[in-house]
Amino acid sequence: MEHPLIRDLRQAGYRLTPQREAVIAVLGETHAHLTAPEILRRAQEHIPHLNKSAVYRALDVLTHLSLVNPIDLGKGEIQYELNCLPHHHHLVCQQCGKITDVGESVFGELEKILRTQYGFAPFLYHFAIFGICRACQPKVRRTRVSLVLARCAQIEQPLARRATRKRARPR
Amino acid sequence: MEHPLIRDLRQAGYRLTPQREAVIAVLGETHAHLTAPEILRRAQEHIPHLNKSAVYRALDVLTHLSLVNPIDLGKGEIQYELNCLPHHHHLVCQQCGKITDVGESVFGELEKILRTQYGFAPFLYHFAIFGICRACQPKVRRTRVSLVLARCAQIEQPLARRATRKRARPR
DNA sequence: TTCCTTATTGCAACTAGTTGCATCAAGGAA
DNA sequence: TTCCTTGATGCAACTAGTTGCAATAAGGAA
Repeated sequence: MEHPLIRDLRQAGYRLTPQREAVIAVLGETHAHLTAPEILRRAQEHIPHLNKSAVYRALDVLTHLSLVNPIDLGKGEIQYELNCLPHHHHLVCQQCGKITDVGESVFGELEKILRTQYGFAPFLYHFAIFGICRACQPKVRRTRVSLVLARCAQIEQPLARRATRKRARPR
Repeated sequence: MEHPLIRDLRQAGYRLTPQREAVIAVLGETHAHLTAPEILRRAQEHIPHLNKSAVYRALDVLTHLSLVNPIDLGKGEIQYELNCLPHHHHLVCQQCGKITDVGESVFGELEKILRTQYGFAPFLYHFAIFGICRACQPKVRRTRVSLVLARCAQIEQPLARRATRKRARPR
């Protein structure tokens, strides 16, 4: 009996290559989220001269088929995992970096609104929400968050002129 | 009177340099979302030999101060904009690429849950949600979305073994 | 099993983004 | 105004990710 993930790949008209199998195997061997370079490194233990293009292209295909989830935790890198239940989400504190896992229920209302008002079927498998955690809120409140809303109304016009003046200065 | 955005920069202990002003000016001159290379290109019209490191570092600082929003629309690139009201969000169809703007109200319930249950203050300024739009749902339903949930329970163990067998094959 | 079509790979050359370090200059103090 | 501290820049070398193209091989047909 063929593995369902590979069956889906074929059903969608893609070929099963050793390179793709290696990528799937690496993701299937762990519960961790792996970056593309890490997947490449591990897959090269299976296929020593595996090229990075093949890995990136395999991840593209698998992501498009929703067989793999790309996860962006705001560290400037994408992590990948097999698309398994139960889905969970991350609250990423931009002050201290702490990551809190939350279940999928928090998105219940949002999903309902998107489906009914916009006819949009969201993929809410694995989501990162950035913000400030409870512990950091006291420190942060004075320095920046409170300023954000107050600032917004005034931004655009005066700024370009200031910069123009400055850059004329000799260096 | 100093521009509020520059005042915030100084208040947070950062220096105002011509390079940072150029980045802010470029973002202030447009309502479009710009990528880092595009910001670099435009800022070089102000400061010809501006180095890309300075631009990336300026965007980092401004993002950390919540003066600038990084926006990831799933195209493999980050776009930047000044953090202005009104905030809006994007529904990105992973089938046809269509992007639909939605107001901030759709996040009302989510924000309430995160604040009350987790004490987490989310930055929901500019958010991309991936999924399938109304028009694409009929085509997609047969091929993949319906498979995802059914597949998840069965994934891990059998796969590594299959790949191991395959890779032993001579090339 | 062999052949054939064409999807996929490897490669090379590219763009995007990061980092350590020596040099420079912002801006506060005197 | 001049000096000084130290944060910011430029540079170079690096890692990450993309793309076009020729060569290869998956897998269906005969």
